[in-house]
Amino acid sequence: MPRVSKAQTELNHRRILEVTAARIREVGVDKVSVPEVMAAAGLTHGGFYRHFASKDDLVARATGVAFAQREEEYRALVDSRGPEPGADGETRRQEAYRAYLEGYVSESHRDNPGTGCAVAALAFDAAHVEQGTSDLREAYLDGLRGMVEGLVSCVADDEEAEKARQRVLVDLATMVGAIVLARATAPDGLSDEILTAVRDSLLAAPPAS
Amino acid sequence: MPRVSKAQTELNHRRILEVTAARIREVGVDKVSVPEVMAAAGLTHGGFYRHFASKDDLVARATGVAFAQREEEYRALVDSRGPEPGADGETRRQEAYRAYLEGYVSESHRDNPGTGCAVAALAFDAAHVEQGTSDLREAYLDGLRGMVEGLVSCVADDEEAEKARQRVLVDLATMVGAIVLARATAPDGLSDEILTAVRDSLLAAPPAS
DNA sequence: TGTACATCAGTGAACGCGCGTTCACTGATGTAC
DNA sequence: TGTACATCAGTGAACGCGCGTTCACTGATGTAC
Repeated sequence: MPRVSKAQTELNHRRILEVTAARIREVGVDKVSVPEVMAAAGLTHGGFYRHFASKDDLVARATGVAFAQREEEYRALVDSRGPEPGADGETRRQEAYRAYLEGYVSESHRDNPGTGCAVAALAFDAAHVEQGTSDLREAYLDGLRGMVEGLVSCVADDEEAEKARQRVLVDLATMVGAIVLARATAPDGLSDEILTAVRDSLLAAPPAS
Repeated sequence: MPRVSKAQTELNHRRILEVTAARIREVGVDKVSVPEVMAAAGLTHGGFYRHFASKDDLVARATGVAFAQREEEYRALVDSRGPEPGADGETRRQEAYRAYLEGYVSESHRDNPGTGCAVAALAFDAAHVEQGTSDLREAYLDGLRGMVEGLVSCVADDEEAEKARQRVLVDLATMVGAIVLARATAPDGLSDEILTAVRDSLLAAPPAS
């Protein structure tokens, strides 16, 4: 059934991207193949190059999609904290920050990398890709920068911006390290132990020191 | 030149393991090939299966070698703090702990994964390997457990063991997260920024709270 | 100690496989009139 | 609105490649006497 409608074409395009965005977070870039994602999107592999210039191109764009999905979830989390209540807006943002940390360093996030944070899931692929060959690095950096900025805007802005940024970078390293280690050790008991220790430590810290 | 001496055989065996231990930390398990490591060890690929049952077998053993190398370095670091000075032994251990953190969260460690920590370098490979197929997971868990125990024995043992262990797990997550993120973002300025923020934070914390 | 010979570490060609990518082809879609 | 036709999304066979692995072969090593 060749030559589908424009609407169907765009739907297929999005499906390929979404399938890839999930799979690369689940098993890594190298273990995801073009035939696999095309089949998962209900297509054969031959038509792939009508959508993307190469596998590297697909992976870079799918990385962008993965970051966008997470950002959307994050905004929903902030909004679910209720409407901006004037002077209490600051507290609300801090609560969202703590709720985000708690959800991040969780068994659920560990066990569902396909819908999880791309910063944690794609860090090794971003590091190992040879420079110049792929745009994955660039997409990863953009996504990470956006995430840092989003978190910085949540920790109290009455302290100096520089301090807030440092706090976010340290928290982020701790969260990412916890998820990476928890995934590497699951289903051993050490995996849960790491998550519990890190969660307790992050939530015990003052919301904005 | 077939049939080399027993001594040469053992030397070749060690060389294959050491080359692999470095390469899997540098580029990841999937990007290291049997022909590549055999050539790097000065051999052709055909003789590989006289040394190892499979690539998975090699990778699992090389992981053990990588952990052993790091443990040796770590012991040397502790010893370089001078001889056990009676009542000051505790302080000495704490100093070694802090020195270890400082060396871990460094530009040098980030830029030299081949001689660096296997916990950080192999976390994704350990997570993505399918269970039952490989012993990499097991080797990784063993190595990580040994590292945790080593670090726990360095933080003050006058506090409860459970608290010390939690402290070590959180510090470890932070260190690993910092290196993983720094490698994913290098050579961008954000990479140095992450290392600096995490190093400052870890070293500012009380040596044993 | 010296000789005869079995062992087996290493060689290099070959295998089957799945990968990323290419291409001639198809036929419904979308457009021009 | 209806017809004629060019476009191009999708198909499926095919390509070259490097991978992990196998195997017949080699000949110095190590051993048995």
